[in-house]
Amino acid sequence: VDTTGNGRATASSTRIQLLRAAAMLFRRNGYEATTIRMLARQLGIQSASLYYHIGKKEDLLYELSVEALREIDAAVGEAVRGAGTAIERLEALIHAHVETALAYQDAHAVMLLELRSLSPDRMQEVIGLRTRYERLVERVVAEAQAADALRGDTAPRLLVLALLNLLNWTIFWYRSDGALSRGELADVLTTLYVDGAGARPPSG
Amino acid sequence: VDTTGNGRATASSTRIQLLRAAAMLFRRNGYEATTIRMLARQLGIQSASLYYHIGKKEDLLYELSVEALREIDAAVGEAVRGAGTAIERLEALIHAHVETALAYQDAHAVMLLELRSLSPDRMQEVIGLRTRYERLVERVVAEAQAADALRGDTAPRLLVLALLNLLNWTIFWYRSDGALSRGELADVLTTLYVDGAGARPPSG
DNA sequence: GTCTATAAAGAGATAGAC
DNA sequence: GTCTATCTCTTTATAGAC
Repeated sequence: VDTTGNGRATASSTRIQLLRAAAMLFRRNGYEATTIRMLARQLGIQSASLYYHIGKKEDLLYELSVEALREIDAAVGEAVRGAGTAIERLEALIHAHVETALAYQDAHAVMLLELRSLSPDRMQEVIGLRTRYERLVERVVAEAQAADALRGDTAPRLLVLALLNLLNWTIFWYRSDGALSRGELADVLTTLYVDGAGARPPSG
Repeated sequence: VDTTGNGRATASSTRIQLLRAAAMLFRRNGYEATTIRMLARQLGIQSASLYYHIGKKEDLLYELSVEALREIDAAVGEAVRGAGTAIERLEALIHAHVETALAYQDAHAVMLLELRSLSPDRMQEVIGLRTRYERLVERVVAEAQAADALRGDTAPRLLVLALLNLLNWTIFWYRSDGALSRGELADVLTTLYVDGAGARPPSG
């Protein structure tokens, strides 16, 4: 962050560019295979110039991951608070999760996949943020189960794991330039999670 | 492979050890962050000695990935051929997929996550094997849909993507020393995929 | 089949000028 | 805020002895 004339802390433009470039390159090549020189080239500057903006390469991975988790936690938390019944809260969660994770797909993919390249301290911190987010998911699932909106014959932990399976793997294949919008995908995943892929037996 | 006295090609013991160690280390640290020296240390030899067994580091990633895909394709193909109705074939697919992917979890995780570190030619070949496997999944899903066992209001492509989401993300969190056996997990995922997580409305 | 020794290249990061 | 120049370390891989 940078202090501007108005006294409020703001992220400098180069730093924002840098985080965006890092997200893209870390996702495309992996964190380890992305060099400082690639990052500099992406910004059109020399590699040494990067070190005016960051302390070390790992800082980018760390800040990226923290920001991605703060984003999804805030977006999903807000969506859930705004919804009425237990099942509506679950649907709001799925929508907000899909929308946020795919709107910032590079950062979310990197956060989920490159965590192991962080220093032990920072890794623990990021894991903590992830755990915090997963507890939010757990609460919504447990409440839906308590309200008889989700099946009672399956452990809540398993319902959560299956939901996160369904949501998280999407970052591997979703293309924002494809035919499916994020909202449409969220609809499909919601239906399949709640009602299943099986044909409904005729109710007559 | 190595030629023994009986004239048949067999994999040498060191090579098998090497592939196992590579799967574990590549999964734990990532391919790029795993050094030849770590691999050698794991086998109790010097790093230069590894080059008697392999041409280069990337060979290990390549062979690991091809073997993992051959395994799951064979196991799932056989399971599907042995099952009767369309829905039973789908259930057999899920079981065989979960059992195989988690029995050789390191190799499967590495194959799915470290693909980008392969040379372009080899990457294309591995992608080809993955596509081949996914087509098998697509056939089973499409047949179940045609037999009215899976819902007709959702594009088969989406039913496949959701199924692979549900199955593949499991490699991130499954622990073989945990309370849940592979078979039990497969049962849960089958039920949740077909019937959904929603509570069944009372049929009375 | 494994060793010691080392070549060759590339990595992250710093110093100091402008 | 960016540059040129460079240090230092680690990496993959090879050569040749045993």
